[in-house]
Amino acid sequence: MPTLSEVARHAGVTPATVSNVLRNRGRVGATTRQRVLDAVQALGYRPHLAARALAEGRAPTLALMVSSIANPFYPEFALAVERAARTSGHFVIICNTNEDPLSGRAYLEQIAGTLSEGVLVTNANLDFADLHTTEARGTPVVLCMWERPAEPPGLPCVAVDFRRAGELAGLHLLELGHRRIGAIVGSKASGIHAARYEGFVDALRTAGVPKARVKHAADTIQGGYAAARALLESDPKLTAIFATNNLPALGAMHAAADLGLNVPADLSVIGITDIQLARESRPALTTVAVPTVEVAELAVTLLRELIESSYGQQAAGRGTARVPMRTASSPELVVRASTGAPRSR
Amino acid sequence: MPTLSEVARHAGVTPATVSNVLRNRGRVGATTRQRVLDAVQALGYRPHLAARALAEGRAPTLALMVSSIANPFYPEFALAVERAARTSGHFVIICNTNEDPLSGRAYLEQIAGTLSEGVLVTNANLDFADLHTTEARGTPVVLCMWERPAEPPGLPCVAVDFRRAGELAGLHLLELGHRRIGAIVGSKASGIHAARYEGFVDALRTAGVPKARVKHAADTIQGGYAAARALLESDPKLTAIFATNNLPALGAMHAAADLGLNVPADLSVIGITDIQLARESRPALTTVAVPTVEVAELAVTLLRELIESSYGQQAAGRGTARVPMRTASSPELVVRASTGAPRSR
DNA sequence: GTGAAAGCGCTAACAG
DNA sequence: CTGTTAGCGCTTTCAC
Repeated sequence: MPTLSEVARHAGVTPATVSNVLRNRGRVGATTRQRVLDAVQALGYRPHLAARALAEGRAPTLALMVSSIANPFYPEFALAVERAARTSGHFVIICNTNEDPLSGRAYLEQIAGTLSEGVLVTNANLDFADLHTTEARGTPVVLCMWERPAEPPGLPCVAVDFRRAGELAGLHLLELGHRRIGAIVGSKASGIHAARYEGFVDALRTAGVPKARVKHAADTIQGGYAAARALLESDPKLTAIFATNNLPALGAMHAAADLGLNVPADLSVIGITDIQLARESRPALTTVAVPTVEVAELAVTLLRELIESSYGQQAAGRGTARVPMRTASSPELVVRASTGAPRSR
Repeated sequence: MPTLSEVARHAGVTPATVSNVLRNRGRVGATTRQRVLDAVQALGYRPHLAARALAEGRAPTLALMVSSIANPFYPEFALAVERAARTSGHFVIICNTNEDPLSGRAYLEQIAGTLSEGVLVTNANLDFADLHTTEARGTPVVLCMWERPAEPPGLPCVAVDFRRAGELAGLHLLELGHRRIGAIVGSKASGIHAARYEGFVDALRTAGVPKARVKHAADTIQGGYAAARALLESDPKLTAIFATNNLPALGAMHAAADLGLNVPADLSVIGITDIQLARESRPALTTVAVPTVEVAELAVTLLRELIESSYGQQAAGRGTARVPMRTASSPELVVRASTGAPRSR
């Protein structure tokens, strides 16, 4: 592979000049510039990104921490991030923590600041302390789906109003006339579904509808299946089920089918987030969509800004700076086929 | 961030020595080694990967080219690759071509050899010429799912016997007693489903069963849906449908449902590859699984070997070297609930 | 406008 | 065993 100096030699100039024309830095005469460009063409020169990274003190890559692939939401989000990163000139290294905080830490230890100049975090089951450490070391970190805009975390983030999402789901069910509703809430441990559930509960309370039965479940189809069965067995009169996520909602639909219940005639089902699967299930799942692509874009933009400013002011005024937060636009109800008016029974 | 020389100074040795203990290169006295290790600890030193990449002339990253996310198979495979790469000490940069060869080329232009020392290619709709170019430039390329072991492509690859997969699907249907079978074959353009279909046809022919009706379809649920409807309308007596991929198979199940057909009582459906979706559809899809994880591992291993040898023999004997190919173990039938004996009608 | 020179952080011979 | 000496390929002041 040809190097910068080879190009320089070929063009009869010095490496500095070549570098200048390539990056539109400094002033270069029109004819010299052309000569350099020709040489680049002739030799098929391509800048060595690792070398450039070293010289510039910054690598053109971002690390994206994801927890697993079991939930199709993450790959979908990952691709959205890749697109956003690409338009900002970054490459993305995909770091699968596989739900293991240690694995996540190992990734951060290795590449944060040494191979990637920023870190994006999806719900990756990471140790927050590790994230603070990498931030303290000078590598910006952005959380991608912070669930409660009202309570900023200690790290920069893109917030999504998941409380509102839960509320919208609740309102939809109420409007349809449901009064006896069950709820499937994602695993308590991660606490990530708390806001969604809160919003849902608020909607019911405001409407004066009795609180729903709740069942916690793993964020999987199976988890939702089991939870829905339990819910329906303990209260066969339920006319609707709200799930804080799509996979459990899908599981609930399966459970309904196995119990001989028709969705939505006998049982309405609604979820949150809008993955491809939701569009393609039978019946298609009604859900509250969160603006995934927008979140990815906001996150990448925010990360870039943090990166930029971290190069500017070397840890200046760190203590006083407020932790930045961007809020994505509001979730939106997507009505499909899994919800309808309750059949009187 | 502390540097190697800072560690060296702290430990009262030279950078070279630190480097040696860190990489277990050269001989270092036990006490010196300990002193260095202590300094590393004390300073919280972490090697700068970009700098190392430049010095070594090789980056610890692999590029994974994928075409899209519409088909959940790719993300699933991508994660398998990440796992395999990780155990071989590599990071993976995810390159989404988005079905656009130009986008793929841009990726290759930029990072092949300059930021990543190897390229893994899934069915990414790339221009083969671009791949050959990057290979000629000295960056090894490995194709991840070559479909016909009998006809090596011009590039190193991991082959999967998709012909056999099609055959297994056909045999399964035949064994169940089906004689009137429809086939949904993935888009002709990519030609990627040809082998699967061949195997299927061979199975029928060998059994003396009349050739099936064929319908081409996009590799999506919708595509399969439309194809299945067309198939069933043109021949309502079909008792089974074979699809060369999972998404169309799922679509066929939906079509059956809409036509009032019960799967598998009225219509059996079988697909190829085994994505998560297949396990969770209702009824669960019978399919022929290909060893995804194994393919990922073989691909990474092969790529590593190519990388290693490319550093050894600087383009030596390039012309004569045979293009290496690894073959993954045979596809296997996974019987689930979407296939059964044909109901006599 | 262009060149000279220093250096990013690390590795890799080769000396001692 | 450890230190010296060169770079890897590129960027970036700062002179000229």
